[in-house]
Amino acid sequence: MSAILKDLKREFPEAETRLQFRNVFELLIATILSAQTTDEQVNTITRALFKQYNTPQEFAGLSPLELEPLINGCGLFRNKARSIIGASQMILERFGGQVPDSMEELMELPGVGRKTANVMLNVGFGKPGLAVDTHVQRVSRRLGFAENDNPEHTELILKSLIPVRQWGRAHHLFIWHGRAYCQAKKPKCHECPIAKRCPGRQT
DNA sequence: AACTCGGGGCA
DNA sequence: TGCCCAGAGTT
Repeated sequence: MSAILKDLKREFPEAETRLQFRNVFELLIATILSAQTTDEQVNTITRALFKQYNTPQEFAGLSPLELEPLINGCGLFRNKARSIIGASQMILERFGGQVPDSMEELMELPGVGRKTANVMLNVGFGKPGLAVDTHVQRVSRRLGFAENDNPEHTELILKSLIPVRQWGRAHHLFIWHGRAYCQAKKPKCHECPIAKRCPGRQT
């Protein structure tokens, strides 16, 4: 694993989140919006959205019919609108207006599962967190680190193989690698910088 | 474990 | 036209 991370660091020296945000609440909204879509669409929508609303108080007071058109364009807009409003209300009424910074509390927020909670811990609060999304899951599977498609199990395996200080970096390296080379459909194994270390490579 | 939500992008 | 995309909740 350490050799793989070293090679990926050389390939992607600037690997980090592509989501644009100015505070943890904006990161939370952007991360909820990011489900099953691309980061570029999320950035466009988030930028426009936060020109109108900025605080949990403002989002908590919206109705779904008000918010849905504003986030249309990145899919799943009804679910995401309900999640954003519900999470804002819970942040306001239960967590004193502050986004919580523990796994347990984050996962109580509507629309926030284990992946989003880990992103908030790691990217938002600089705490230990390793988010397993579809990229991380697929890359881990092909590299032989994950033997099934249970993201929570993959998270535990990766955490056991990677020093805690590098969890965030490893998460982004796997994502960038998954986008650039290790795509789901037609992976570019012939150009892949770590193909020689990959038992799942295709010839 | 399977199903549903969903518009945009791309082959 | 068909299939996938920085997932989560329900059945």
